[in-house]
Amino acid sequence: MIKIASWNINSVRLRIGLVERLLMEEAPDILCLQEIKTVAETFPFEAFNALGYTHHAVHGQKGYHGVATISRIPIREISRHDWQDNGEARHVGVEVLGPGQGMVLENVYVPAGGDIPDREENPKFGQKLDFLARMTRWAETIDRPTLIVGDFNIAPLESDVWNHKQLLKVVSHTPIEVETLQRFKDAHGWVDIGRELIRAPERYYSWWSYRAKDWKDGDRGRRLDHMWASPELANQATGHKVLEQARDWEQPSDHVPLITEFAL
DNA sequence: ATGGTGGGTAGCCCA
Repeated sequence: MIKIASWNINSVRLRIGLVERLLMEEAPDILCLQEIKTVAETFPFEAFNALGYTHHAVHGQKGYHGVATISRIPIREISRHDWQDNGEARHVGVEVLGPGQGMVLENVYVPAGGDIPDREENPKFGQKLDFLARMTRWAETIDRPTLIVGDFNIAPLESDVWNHKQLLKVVSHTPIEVETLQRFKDAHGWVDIGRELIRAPERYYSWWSYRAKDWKDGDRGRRLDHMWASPELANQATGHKVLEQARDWEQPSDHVPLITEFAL
């Protein structure tokens, strides 16, 4: 069995205590973090080592973005894709060398895309779509069992948002984003593990804005975080959960962790 | 219709 977690932590240095709590309470074998907001030089390796997570692949950036894959079983970094070609740290790929050997684990942080869902008015929105298009071309070439996890910054299904109609023009749930993400899905035949085990139309959110007095009030969440697997790997997924309670931890991230277990 | 909050870093960007 192998247990893999993914979490947009929104500053790993500020929230290292929450990360430690997750590792102690859930004991995943591998943790994929997004938005670490730091470079490797100032990454809190000691905290991870002390808990037995001695294998690291850190693709960091000062102040913004950044991803890290941390493991207690051996991993080997194999790629750092820059799907925007602008130097932002938004991906790291590893292969798993211990139990679960043969699996490739891709950790990605898709650009949020700004506020206006229009390429002309808002270049960031175009960059988000272009990032996904390049990721799609990459996905066509995958020839090994792969799990891609992270903050995709898109909630594709109606039941992935608190109000479908109200969010149709809100970046993260616009039809053009959903279609672009669908093309990525079709390029490899990805299986959406979260939705295999928490089937639509059941409510499923992984993010709640900071801009609310009480995040529970109205439950205005969105499913921005995902774990998608190659078909043969998806067949071996035995459990999946969303740690909603982490949104209530002291000084929380606006995202909560996702965890999937595989019988490997 | 609007602005609301949070993190990082150094006078704003990004989410």
